[in-house]
Amino acid sequence: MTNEVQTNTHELDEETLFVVSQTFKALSDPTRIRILNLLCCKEHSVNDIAEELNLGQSTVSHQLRFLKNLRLVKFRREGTTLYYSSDDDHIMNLLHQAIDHAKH
Amino acid sequence: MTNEVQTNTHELDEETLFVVSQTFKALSDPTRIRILNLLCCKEHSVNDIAEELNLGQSTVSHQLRFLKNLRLVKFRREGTTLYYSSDDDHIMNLLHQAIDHAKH
DNA sequence: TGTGTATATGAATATATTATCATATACCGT
DNA sequence: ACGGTATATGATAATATATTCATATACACA
Repeated sequence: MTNEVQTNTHELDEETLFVVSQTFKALSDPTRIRILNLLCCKEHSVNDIAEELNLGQSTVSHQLRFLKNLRLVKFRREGTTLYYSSDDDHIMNLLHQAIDHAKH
Repeated sequence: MTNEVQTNTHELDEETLFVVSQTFKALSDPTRIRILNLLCCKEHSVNDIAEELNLGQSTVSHQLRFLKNLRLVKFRREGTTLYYSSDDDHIMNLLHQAIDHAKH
């Protein structure tokens, strides 16, 4: 309560606002939702993901980078293959809540 | 299991995918997050929101329309003034989970 | 070292989103 | 009906986003 600029006590600080919006942005794209939904239970290689979801390899790689930057997924290497899996149970939980909610 | 085109049983159907992505899109913008966070506890008029959050009247009105289309907010009229309030406890709950999560 | 396979990256394009400005509409009191 | 206030709307411009294509990198194995 010392250096506050805001009038409104209930206001969110800049950083929280940024993190929250970024997190939801990650979940706001159909392609990313499909990828996360696939990775939720089981790890998959990049090519696996592309084939299972009918997406280009490049598209998948770009989106995985996005998700990795937000630490929503992680990967392990095995030879030339990278196996991706989900890495944030809490956000994965939010996603599934929303999916259940959407299915009425 | 009758008319399925998909190979992958775990895949989400088009409509669910659309609803979920739209819902998260609503929560992916800092301005909308601030508005929803403000409306969570108490109803506010459009001008109230604009003043409290330091936003243009037009900006607030546009975003409220967006949120209203998704039924995340509702309003009641009193003379020329419209009082908006949140209208989806479940999604509001998701938002606050994410906010708590973001604050570590 | 050279070839093949898996993945990442950069550029370009198409599309979507956001805020702003100007203006329209809706309601109220006189 | 008129003036004033609250809100909505439409057009525009700036920015962000997603996909695609071409190419680069990384690793394995002969």
